Amino acid sequence: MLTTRPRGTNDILPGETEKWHYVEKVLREICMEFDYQEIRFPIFEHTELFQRGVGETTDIVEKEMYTFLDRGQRSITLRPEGTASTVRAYLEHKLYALPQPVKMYYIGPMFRYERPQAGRYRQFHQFGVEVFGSFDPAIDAEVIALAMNFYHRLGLKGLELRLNSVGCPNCRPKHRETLQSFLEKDLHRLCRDCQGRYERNPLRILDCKNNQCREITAGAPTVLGSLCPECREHFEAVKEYLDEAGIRYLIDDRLVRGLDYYTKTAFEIIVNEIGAQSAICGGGRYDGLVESLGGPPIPGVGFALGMERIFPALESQGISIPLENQLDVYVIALGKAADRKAFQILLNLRLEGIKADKDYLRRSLKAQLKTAHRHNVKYALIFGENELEKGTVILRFMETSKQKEMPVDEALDLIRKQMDKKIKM
RNA sequence: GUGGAUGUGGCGAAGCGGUUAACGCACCGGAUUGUGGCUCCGGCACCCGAGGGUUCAAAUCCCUUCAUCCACCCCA
Repeated sequence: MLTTRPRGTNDILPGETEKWHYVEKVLREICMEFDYQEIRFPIFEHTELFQRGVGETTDIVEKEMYTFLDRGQRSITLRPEGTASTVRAYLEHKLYALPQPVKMYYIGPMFRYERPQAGRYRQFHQFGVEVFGSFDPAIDAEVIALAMNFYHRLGLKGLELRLNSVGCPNCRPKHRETLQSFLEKDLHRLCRDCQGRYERNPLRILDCKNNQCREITAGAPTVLGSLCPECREHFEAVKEYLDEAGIRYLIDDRLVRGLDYYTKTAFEIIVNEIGAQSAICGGGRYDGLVESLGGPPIPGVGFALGMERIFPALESQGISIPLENQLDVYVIALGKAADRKAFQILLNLRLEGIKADKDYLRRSLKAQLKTAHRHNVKYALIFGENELEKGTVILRFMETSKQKEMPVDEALDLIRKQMDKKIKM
């Protein structure tokens, strides 16, 4: 136990963190271009925020939250998603007083108590964006474009954007009723889960994977069919913006997001390479959420995407991430006195921005050269007792196995020049 | 929460009741004096996830437990 990480958590080790950095860099770049600013909110919040914000009937709240009492007997929950916190911060700091819309993004760990599986962990990382204060369908499209743009930049292919509208408090009750009366006669034939959903959230029956349920719901009335004029118009406009932007999508009138707060636009991005978890991004509009958390009636749109699901997708598509952690110089010393000198030179190289390292195990020249080789370094600087006396150093070109003894300054100059050249290329 | 698979050194992987637990990779050291990548040699598991049991004898059989993976549910 002592040396085992908690179930469903992961160590991201050296060699892997570089990949994360790259993906995060791409995300931040895009956000800058799209004019979204980062928000950082707490890892834990008052439990009530998620109960109210995510929805009492959702799986997250019912069975997946990491909830505990702190020493002051307050109920605290590790954040299972980012939207609720973003809304809370927006209200707490009265960001509605700013020019609207307010466009924000976040990136960081989320926590859900679930059985781990391919692409699903108890601590996982999400990047998400939230936009407050605009009803404009164009902002729905912008948010979707941002996500698609990101995946394209990484080089991912075969993405599928699924689009739906789940209506609003005006049209949803009507649809709910027609759906319930459609299902009523077959209620007993539905799977157990769906029988439970019938009252609580009949919309989700449409999303059930059970064969018999699918059969029963085959001709069920769709949400799209009973949208009110306003929702219909909004949906059409979102589609037009996407068409205009050349973003292809698939209408999926069965797409229901698992969280209670969605209205109108709902979307998911799917890629078939990460086991059973094919959704890499999900989001939509939540026009009622801000108000339901005690704020003014301010609309919102956003999405969240799972970082962990990106990497297996990239890998199975043979996309490698460009890494730039290449060491430039390896400094080798033989003997105590030379080692002192080598250490000083090493530090100076680094001050000049040259990536350099040395041996710290007092190993033989042979072993040190081996290490230099392993680092795939271009230059090795070799200091021995002889060179130390003469004030020289051996500059070895690892690729050609050629080397030359010269004054220390001369060798450093040579390396500097080579590095400059590299930067210019 | 349910179901299936798996658990042998850092990694991959043999062994499936009987002396000192193969092998490959990685790692470390060496092959005459201060030199890498190839080759050769050597080193690296008081122990087979943990606990208990059966047996003269278990990594190998049984039970329990834990963990990992995959799937269901649901989601990112």
